[in-house]
Amino acid sequence: MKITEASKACGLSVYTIRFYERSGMLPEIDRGSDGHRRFTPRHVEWLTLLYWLRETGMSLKQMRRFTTLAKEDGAGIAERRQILAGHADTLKSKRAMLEKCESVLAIKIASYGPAHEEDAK
Amino acid sequence: MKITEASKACGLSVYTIRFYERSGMLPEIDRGSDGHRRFTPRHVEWLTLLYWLRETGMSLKQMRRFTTLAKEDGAGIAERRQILAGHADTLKSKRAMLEKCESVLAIKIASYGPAHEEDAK
DNA sequence: CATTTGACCTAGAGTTGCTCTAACCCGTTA
DNA sequence: TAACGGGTTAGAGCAACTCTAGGTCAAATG
Repeated sequence: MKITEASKACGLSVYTIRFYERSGMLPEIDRGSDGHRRFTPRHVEWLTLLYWLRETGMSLKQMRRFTTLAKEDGAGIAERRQILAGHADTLKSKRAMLEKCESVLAIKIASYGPAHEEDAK
Repeated sequence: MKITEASKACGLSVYTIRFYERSGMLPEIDRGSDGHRRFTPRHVEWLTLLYWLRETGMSLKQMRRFTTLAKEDGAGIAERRQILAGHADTLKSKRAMLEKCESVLAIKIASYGPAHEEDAK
């Protein structure tokens, strides 16, 4: 699979995938005889996880650490679990933040007085 | 009130407050005879709203637009309401994203096998 | 009275995490 | 044959901070 297809499959832009590779956040990617990257389903699975992690605010630094552990394989499982569990915790507080903000917005919107039908058109 | 106090009250760093002022996202801020900014409770209220908007991912561009409308006052209410309502909508989908990611993480963590007591220490 | 401390000021450099451009290569297709 | 549609790299540009350097001033301290 080439980069465009991988991009569509994982949700990251081709720019971002190349950037992540340069930044050492991806496992080895083989090249075809044409010099183009060849992505396996395992790569796509990895990219998809990274997509979720970045989309929900994990830093590149942490993602790099996570990838490094995966490369070492075996020994790093405990720390990888810890990174993901820690991130899951931050997601909980992010969700609370969003809820809080939604209520702040609701109050603010209400403070503008009742909506006029005309405004919505 | 000076900048440090305002910063503590609204949640934005003093750097960010100054940056927001330079970027035209704040109403006029008066200066004391010492040249230092003087923040009123209204400023703090405004900064706090901006804090929530940025913390939940609104772009500076949109925040600038929002501030511009507030400066004009009166006529802009409809569009301001629309901006906030639109943002409230994006928060809903963000919240759905987080939930989705939380379940992705739970599956991934489970795939590492049962946690060892030793790992948690 | 002199100086040092601390809070503020500005301009501008540095950082993170992309995002895009320029210039190039290579295989197919008209 | 040349031009099109992918891919490649290096590096510039951008958003949104974040911090540093060098300065002012007011109050506290030696």
